[in-house]
Amino acid sequence: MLAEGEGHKGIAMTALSWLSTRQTERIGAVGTELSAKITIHDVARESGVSIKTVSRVLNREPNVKADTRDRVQAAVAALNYRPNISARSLAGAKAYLIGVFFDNPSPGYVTDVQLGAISRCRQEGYHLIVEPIDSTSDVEDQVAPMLATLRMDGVILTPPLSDHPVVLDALEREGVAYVRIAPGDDVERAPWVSMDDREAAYEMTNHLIGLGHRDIGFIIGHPDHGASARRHQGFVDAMRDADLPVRQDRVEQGWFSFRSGFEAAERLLGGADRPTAIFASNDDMALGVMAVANRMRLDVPAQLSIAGFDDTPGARITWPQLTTVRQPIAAMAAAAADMLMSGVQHEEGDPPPSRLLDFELVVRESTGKAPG
Amino acid sequence: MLAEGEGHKGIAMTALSWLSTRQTERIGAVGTELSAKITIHDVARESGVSIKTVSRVLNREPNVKADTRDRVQAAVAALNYRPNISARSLAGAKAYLIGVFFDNPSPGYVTDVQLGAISRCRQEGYHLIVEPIDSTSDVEDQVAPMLATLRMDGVILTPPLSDHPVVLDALEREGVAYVRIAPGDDVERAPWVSMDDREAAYEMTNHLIGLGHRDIGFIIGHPDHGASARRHQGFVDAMRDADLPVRQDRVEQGWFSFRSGFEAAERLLGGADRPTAIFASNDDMALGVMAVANRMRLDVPAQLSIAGFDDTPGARITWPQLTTVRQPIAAMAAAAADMLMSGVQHEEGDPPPSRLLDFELVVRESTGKAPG
DNA sequence: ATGAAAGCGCTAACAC
DNA sequence: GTGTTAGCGCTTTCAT
Repeated sequence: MLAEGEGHKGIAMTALSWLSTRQTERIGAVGTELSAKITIHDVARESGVSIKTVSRVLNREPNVKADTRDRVQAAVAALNYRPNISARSLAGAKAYLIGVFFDNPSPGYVTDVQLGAISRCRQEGYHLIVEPIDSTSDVEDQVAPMLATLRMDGVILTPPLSDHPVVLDALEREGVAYVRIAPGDDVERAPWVSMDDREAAYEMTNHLIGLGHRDIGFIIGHPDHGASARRHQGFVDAMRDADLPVRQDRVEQGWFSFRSGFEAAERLLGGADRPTAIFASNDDMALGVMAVANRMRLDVPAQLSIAGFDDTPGARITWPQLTTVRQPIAAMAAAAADMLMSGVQHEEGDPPPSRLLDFELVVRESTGKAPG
Repeated sequence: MLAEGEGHKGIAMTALSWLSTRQTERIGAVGTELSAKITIHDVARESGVSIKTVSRVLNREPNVKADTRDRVQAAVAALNYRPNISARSLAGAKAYLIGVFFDNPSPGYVTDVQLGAISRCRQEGYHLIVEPIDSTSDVEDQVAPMLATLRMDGVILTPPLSDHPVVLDALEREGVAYVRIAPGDDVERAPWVSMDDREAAYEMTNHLIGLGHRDIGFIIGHPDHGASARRHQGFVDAMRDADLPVRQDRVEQGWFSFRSGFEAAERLLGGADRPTAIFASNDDMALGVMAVANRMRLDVPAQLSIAGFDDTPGARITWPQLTTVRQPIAAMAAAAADMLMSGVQHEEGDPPPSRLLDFELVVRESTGKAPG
C-alpha cells in the first residue's frame, strides 16, 4: 500500500545508500549485534571437556559417557551453538549439502521434489542446493564447475536429466553420488527411484475400458523422458489384453506441454470419426485436450472421457476435474535423499540400489461411461 | 521400460549393496577416480607464483601484473581448477550462498523466483539454497538454526514470508542480509523489490471498463500477502475514477487458491443479477471463476469476462486463455539477488534500498465487450 | 606487485 | 572414555 504512496508509481528506482555487510559489522555500532559467533571451543570450555568430545556428541559418535554427553548438550543449548557447516565440510567428509538438478519440467513437479527432499534432509541437518540446468546450452559447463566447487554429498536428478549422459558422466568423473528419479531404460547404470509407469498406464487404460470405451486415443509424452515409453507400453498392453485394436491414427506424439496436448487433441478430434476417450501421458497435455473439448462444446465426460497422469495441481484446476494417476513425487524425492544421506553407492557388477514406489489411480469427473 | 522387466512390478523394493562414498574412495580401485582434487597450491606451483597471487587473480583483486594474471589463468584452465567453496567461506567473508525462503505459494511462482535468482547468481559463482518454511509450525525453529549453520550471504524472501515478523527478526538477529519480494506496507523496515500492484490492478480494471463493463466483480487475495490490499485498492480506485459504484456484494474474499476462486465465483454468479466481468486477484482464483463459468455454461467472454493476475503458466492452460497481468517474478528475484551479492545493507534512518519493476497487461481471450 | 605466515571452525588420526 | 595435534583449502593480515 505504501509503495505507491511513497511516490514510486510506475518508475523503476533504486535507493541510494548501499553499505556492505562487512562494513556494518566492523562499525559494530549498528543494531543489536551482540552475537559474536560462538564456536566449538566455547562449548568445550562451558562444559569442561575438549573440543573433540563436543564433536563426538555433535556427531552422535559412540564412547561418550551419558553424563558427559548431557553436560555438552546442555552447553550447546545454553549457548545456542550451531556448528559451522563450512568448517565441517572442509575438515570432514560430509558437506551437508544435497543438490537437486532440474531442467524445466512442470513447476509443480519441481516444487514437489524440493518439498519431498527437504522433508528428509532437514532432520539430518542437510540442506538443498537447487540447480536448474539448461539442456539447450552447454551442460558440461554448467555441471562440472559446480560439482567441483560445491562438493555436495549427493545429487538428485529429475527427468529428463536422469538420463542425460553428460550429466551422469560429470557426476561420476567428479565422484559425486547421485540418485535418478524416474530414469529411462538404463536402470543398471546407477541408483534410482521410480514408480511403475507401465502398470499405472495399464490400470488407467483398464479403467477406461471398464467404462465401456473401446476406441481410445493416446498421447505419448516427451521422448526424452524414460517414463513416456513405459506409459505408452502400459496403454498398448491393456488394449491388447482386452482384445482391442490399437489404431495408429489414435496415437499422437506429444511433448508433455499443454500446447502439444492441445494440438494432438485437435488432430484426434478433428474428424467425424473420433475416439470416445483420450488418455494423455501427463496432466498438462490432458488439460490441452480438455481445452479443445471445451472449445468444440463437447461434453466431458458424457461425449468424451479424458484421463491424465501425474496429479499435478492443475488436475484440480479445471472443470470437470481430471481423472489421473497420482505419482508419489515428493516420496520419490524423499527416498532419493535418504539413499544419498545414508551414503549409498553401488558396486560394479551388482544391480544399483533402487526403490519402486506405489502410485494411485485418482478417479475424478473427467472420465465416465462411454456414450451409446 | 526395464523397471518392470526386471520384475519389480508393483512391489516396493530396496537393493542390497550399500557402500559409503568414503570407502569407495579409500579402496580407490573403483572407476576412473583419477581426479585427485587440485588445490590452489597446484595452481600456484604450475604458474610459478604464490598462492596469494592466485587468490588475487581468482578474486579479481587489483595489483597483479597482466602478465602474471595471464599465467595464473592459464594454469587454472590447464588444471581445470575450481576453488573449494567451503574453504573460501570458512576463511573469508563470503559464503557464495544465497537463500530462497518460501512458504507454499504457487509452484509456478516458486520456480520463477528460483530461475530468476539463479540467472544472476551463477555468473558470480553463487549458489542457491532453497528452504521451504512451514508457517503452521514453529518458524523460529526452522529459521534460526539454519541461519547459524549456513551463514549465507543473503536471503530472498517471498510472500507471505516477506512480512513474517519472526523471520525478519531472526534474520536481523543473525546478521544475515535479506531482500523481500513484494512485501506489505512495512516498506521502511528493510530492502525490497516489488512491482506496482495497485497501478496494475488499476489498469486492468480500466481495461474492463473500456470494454463497456460497469458491473464488475472482484475477488480479493490472501490477506497475509501485502499485494492483496494493493490490488484491491487499484480496483477500487479505477471504479471510483470512472464514477462506477463499488457494490459490496460484488467483492469477495479469496485465498489465492483455485478453490477459493471457485467458491467466490459461485457466490458472485449464483443469483440472477450477476456482474458482466470478474477480476480475480490472481490466476489461480481466475481459473476457479472460469471453472464455474464453464459449469454454468456461460460463454466466456461473450457473457462473462474474466481477468486474472500474475501470468502463471496456468493462464495459458485454459480455453479461452486468461487475460492477466504479467508480474516480473524472475526479474524481481534477479534484482533481489543482485542487491544481496553487491552487499547491500541499509543504514538506520535512511529509506531501505528498493526496486520497483515494470508489469505488463496481457490481454488474451477471456475478456471481451460487455454484453448488450 | 608479490609473498610468508596465520588462522577460519571444524573432523580425523592417534595418543592416553 | 577422552584429549592432543594436525590439517582441510582457502582469505587475510602484514611484510617486502
